[in-house]
Amino acid sequence: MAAIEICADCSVRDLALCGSLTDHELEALNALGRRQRLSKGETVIWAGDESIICANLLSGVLKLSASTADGREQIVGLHYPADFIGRPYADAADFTVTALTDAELCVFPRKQFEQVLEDHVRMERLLLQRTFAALDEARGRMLMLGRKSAEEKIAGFLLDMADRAGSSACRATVEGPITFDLPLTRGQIADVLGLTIETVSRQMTKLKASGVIGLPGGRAVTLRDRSALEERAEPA
Amino acid sequence: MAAIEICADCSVRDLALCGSLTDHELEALNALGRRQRLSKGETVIWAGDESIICANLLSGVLKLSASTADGREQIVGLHYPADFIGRPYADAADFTVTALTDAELCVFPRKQFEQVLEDHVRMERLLLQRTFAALDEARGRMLMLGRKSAEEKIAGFLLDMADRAGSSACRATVEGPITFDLPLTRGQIADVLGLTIETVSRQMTKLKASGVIGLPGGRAVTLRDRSALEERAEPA
DNA sequence: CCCGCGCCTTGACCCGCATCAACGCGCACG
DNA sequence: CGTGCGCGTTGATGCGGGTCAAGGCGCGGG
Repeated sequence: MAAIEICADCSVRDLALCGSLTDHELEALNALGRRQRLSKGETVIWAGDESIICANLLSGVLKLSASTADGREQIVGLHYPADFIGRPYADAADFTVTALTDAELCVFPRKQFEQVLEDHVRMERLLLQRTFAALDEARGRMLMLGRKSAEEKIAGFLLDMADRAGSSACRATVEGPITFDLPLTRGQIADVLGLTIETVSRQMTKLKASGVIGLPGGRAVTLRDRSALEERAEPA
Repeated sequence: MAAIEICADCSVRDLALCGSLTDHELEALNALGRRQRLSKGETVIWAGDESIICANLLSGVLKLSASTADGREQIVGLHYPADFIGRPYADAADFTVTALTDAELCVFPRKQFEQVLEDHVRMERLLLQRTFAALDEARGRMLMLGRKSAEEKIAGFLLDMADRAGSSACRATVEGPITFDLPLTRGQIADVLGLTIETVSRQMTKLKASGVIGLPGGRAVTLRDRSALEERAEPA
C-alpha cells in the first residue's frame, strides 16, 4: 500500500491528529495529503486570504501572526512539529502563517479535510481537544500581554522555552544549569511578548548581569538559577 | 414529555449548542440539565478548581478572567446568552467565571456532558466550530493587548459593544447616532483592555470632548461619529 | 580581503500610561 | 437625615518602556 508507505516514514505519525486513525483509515488522508517544504521566512497562509488548506507540521517552527493596518505585528501563536495548522469551517484565514526555520508540512485541501474529519469522529474529537488547549494557551497569553511587566514577560518566556527544549532533550530531573537555543530572533521574541527589540535585549542583559541566566553567544541561553527566574516571572 | 417542556421555554433553544439536536435528542440533555440563577458578582467556576460543570448561558453576561499571583486581573473573555461555558476534557479549570449581571445558566455535570457530546456528533461539530471562533477572537485580542494604544483599545471596544448592542436591537442600517448601555463598569472595561480605570475614564472623556461620542450618563454611550471612531480604532 | 547586511547591544531622550490622591455623585442603610 | 460605599472623574507626578541613533559582531559574496 503506497498510502501506508508515505505515512510510515512520517516523523509525527503518532503525535499528530493522524495518531487517532488506524493504518487502514489513514489511507483516506494519504490520498489527499501532499508534502510541502518551506524555507525560512516563507509564508504559507496570508491573513484575509481564502482558507484553502489545512496541514500537519512535520518539522520546523512556524509563527502565527496578526498585524495592524499600519504594520505593527503581534505573534499570536507558535507551531511545533505535530501541530495542526489551518482553520476548518472558515472561509477566510484570520492570521498569517510563516516559517521561522526551514520546515516541512503535510498539506490537505481544506474542504476535503473537513470531509475526513466528519468521517472520523475520533480525529474530530482529538482536534476539539487540541483546539481547547490552544484556546487556554491563547487566554493565558492574554494575561501576559495585558498585565505583565517586561521583566515578567521575558522570564516567563525563557522558562517556557526551556521546558519545551527540555521535554525533547529530556534532561528533566537534572538540576544543574541547562543550556538551549532559542528558535527565535530578538525581534520575534519582541513580537511574541508585545515588546520592542530593544527592551527584549535590555531585559536579557539585565538577567545575565544578575547571574540568573547566561548568554554564551548566538541564540543560546543558559539557565543558571531557575527558581530566581520563576520568582521574576511570577512575583508573589 | 417533561423534557421538552423544560427546553420549550428556553430562551436560547435554537441559538445554543442544543440547536443542533432534535426534540427527541434533547431529552438526553434535559435529564442532565438543571437551571441555576446567579446574582451579580457571583462566581460559578474558580480557576484551579476541578472542572466539574459545563453550561449554557441563558441570560445575563459573564466574565472569564485570569489573574497573576499578586492580584492583577485580566478579563480574557465575555459570555453572552446562548454561549457555552466550561471546559470539557480538562480536569482543572484554567479560568474563573463570574457573573457581571444577574444571570441564568443551564448546567450539566461535565463528565456526563462529555458523554452526550460523544453520542451526538452534530453537537460536537458545532462545539468545535464555536471553539475555533473563540480561538480566533482570543488571538485578535492578543493583537489588541500587545500592540494597540489606549485610544485604539477604547475606540475598538466601543465599536464592538455597539455592534453587539445593535445586533440584538437591530438598528443595523440606521446611520444616525445610536445609544446603548455598556454592561461593564469602567474597572471591568480596564480589565478587558489591559488598562487602568483612570486611563479608561480619561480616554472616554477625550472622545466625548472631541465630539465622537456622547456620554448621556450612567453606563450609556452615544456614537455620534462612527467613522471617526473607526479611524481611531485602526489608524492607517 | 573587504564590504555590506542581518542581528544584537547600548545609550540618550521622552512620552504614554500607571500611580497616588482628592473629590463628586447616587444610593442603600442605619 | 446623615453616613458610608461603589463608581466615576480629574489632577499631579513619575517611571517603564518606546523611539531614535550609533556602533559592534559574524558571515556570505564580490
